[in-house]
Amino acid sequence: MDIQTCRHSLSHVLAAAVQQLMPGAKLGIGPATDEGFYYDFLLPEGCSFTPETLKQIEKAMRKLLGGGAPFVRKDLPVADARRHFEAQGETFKVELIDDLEKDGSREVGLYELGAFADLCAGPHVASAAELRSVAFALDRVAGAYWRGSEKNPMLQRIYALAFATKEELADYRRRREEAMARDHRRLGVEMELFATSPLVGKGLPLLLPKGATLRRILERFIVDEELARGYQHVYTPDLGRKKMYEISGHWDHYQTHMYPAIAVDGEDYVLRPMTCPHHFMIYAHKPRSYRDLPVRLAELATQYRKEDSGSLTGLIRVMSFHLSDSHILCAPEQLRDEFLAVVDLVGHVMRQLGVRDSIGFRASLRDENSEKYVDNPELWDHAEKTLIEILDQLGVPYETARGEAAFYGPKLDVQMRNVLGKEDTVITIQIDFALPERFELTYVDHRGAEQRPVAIHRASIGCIERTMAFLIEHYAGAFPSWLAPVQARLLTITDDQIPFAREALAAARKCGIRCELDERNEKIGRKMRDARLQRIPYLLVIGAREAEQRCLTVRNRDTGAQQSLPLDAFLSNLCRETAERSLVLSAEAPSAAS
RNA sequence: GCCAACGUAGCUCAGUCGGUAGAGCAGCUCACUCGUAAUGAGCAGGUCGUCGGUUCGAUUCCGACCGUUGGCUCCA
Repeated sequence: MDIQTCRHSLSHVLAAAVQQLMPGAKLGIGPATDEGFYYDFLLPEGCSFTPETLKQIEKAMRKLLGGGAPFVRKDLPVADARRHFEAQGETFKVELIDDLEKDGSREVGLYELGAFADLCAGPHVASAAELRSVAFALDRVAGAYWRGSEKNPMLQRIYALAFATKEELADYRRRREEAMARDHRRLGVEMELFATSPLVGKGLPLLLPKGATLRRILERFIVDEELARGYQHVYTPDLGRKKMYEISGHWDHYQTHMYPAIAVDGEDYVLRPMTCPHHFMIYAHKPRSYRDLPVRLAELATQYRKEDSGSLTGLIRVMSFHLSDSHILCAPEQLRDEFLAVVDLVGHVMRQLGVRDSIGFRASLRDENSEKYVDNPELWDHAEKTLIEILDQLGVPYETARGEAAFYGPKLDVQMRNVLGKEDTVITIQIDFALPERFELTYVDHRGAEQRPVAIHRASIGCIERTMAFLIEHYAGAFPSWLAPVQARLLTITDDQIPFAREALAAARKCGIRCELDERNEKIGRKMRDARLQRIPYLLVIGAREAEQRCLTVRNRDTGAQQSLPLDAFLSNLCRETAERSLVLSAEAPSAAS
């Protein structure tokens, strides 16, 4: 039997069991998911699902399966079905029936399982007996708004896992365990990359020296890359007058993500949620000629966005972050080439980081029925049409998402999945005809006439914090050497080697290698273990022989290969590997030296 | 923000059906000077997240708050 059908049928069994144990629990909906199923309930006052009740519910479910009652389909006229569910007090089901009727249904499907009946289109297995072989387990409880809207009551959702075989279930659980082991929050603590403090506040992570190193590597990389591509880097303040954000439209359309205004000498200032107005003011500080365009202003900008506290997670969702931001102001006829150049930059960055194959594209358009967007339908149509044309020209596969646009324009989002399968945007490229108009930005064309530039808002390496989180998870902490906060660690066998080891450390640091020395009075096995837990790319063992010959025994983290190399040879190998941003470790190989 | 669970030493966790707590690792000291995933011994470390309430007595029960986690909503 098809596993999705089994999962869905099991959700009915779950609902039946819950109503047995908790009379008065109202039913929401209970679909199958990719790894099992869930069912939503509104519990009677004072009731909640605890680990113990989940156990009882699971037991009751197995009993129902043992009973082997058939799933019986009945098609009822809408009025009869409504009467049935009204009598049961199932107000959510009544609401669903009302909607079905509105959509033109005259009859609705009902599935009975013993005394339990649920509104359902089906299909289902023939009887509960068929589900006995399915490996399932109630997994966790979660809150979920009825029909996904925060205006509706919050229901209790039980998520369950269900697979055709025990082996598949065990395999899924094992994979989830492994995923949790590479969760950036866990590795962030183990590898001393970042920390949080309740006193500093939630969503405000502290980058420890090693996390700061990773951030500095990414920042230096991206700034150099952008400068090479014709960007001009600027610095602008984190604060700006509220009035500026009223003109931009942020105050009207984005205020839920902005912190309250700060009154200073009778003037309101806000912490910026975005950098665009500041950059536009740089553009506007002098008259611009068509000869100046495109103007590509870039900044590693600190931004502040107020978030629902429940959504803050590690480095992925924070309250203050640093975006590799840029605003490109160009003539309309330059838009396509500029956009393509940004996509090229993003592709380059993703390849250099080694994550090109882990990303997906999403065209985020406006939702015409929503009021969160600036009101100018012609501009929107033009901008969205342009975006789609460019994407089709690019020939990359992409999804389309309505209602995901920025308030001022459509965007191309680069999506990345985190280790637990959750998708987030790492990079976004947006087309904006609206804000240049609001700020009355102009340039003079070759005939001397004033024209309106178009803006591209874009990130290149994304928000540094979030990108770091994805990199940590992608590599499970085992970074390529150019990204590793610590590239090599010297390990001495006995105290006798400390002088040479210190010399080697100084030499490594002098040529820019991020190197540490473990000169503790510990056995080499212990030093190895500690270094490997830190996922350091190269372990450099120095014993009596090495000190004597001024060489290192180099161990490659990824291959386990071991080589004795003269100190200078290894340092130059690693310097070159770093400069090349190699994704493969090979600095221990003598052939690499030339 | 909403729903739920959780919060005991730096970390991972045990424990107290109400009489103020223990282990491993990490840290410090000493010994060992050792060749590829944990050397041994000793010492120190906690107003049991915070603040209130109930109680003769609260880490334990209740409430509020803070924080963490999983969802929902929202988003870089």
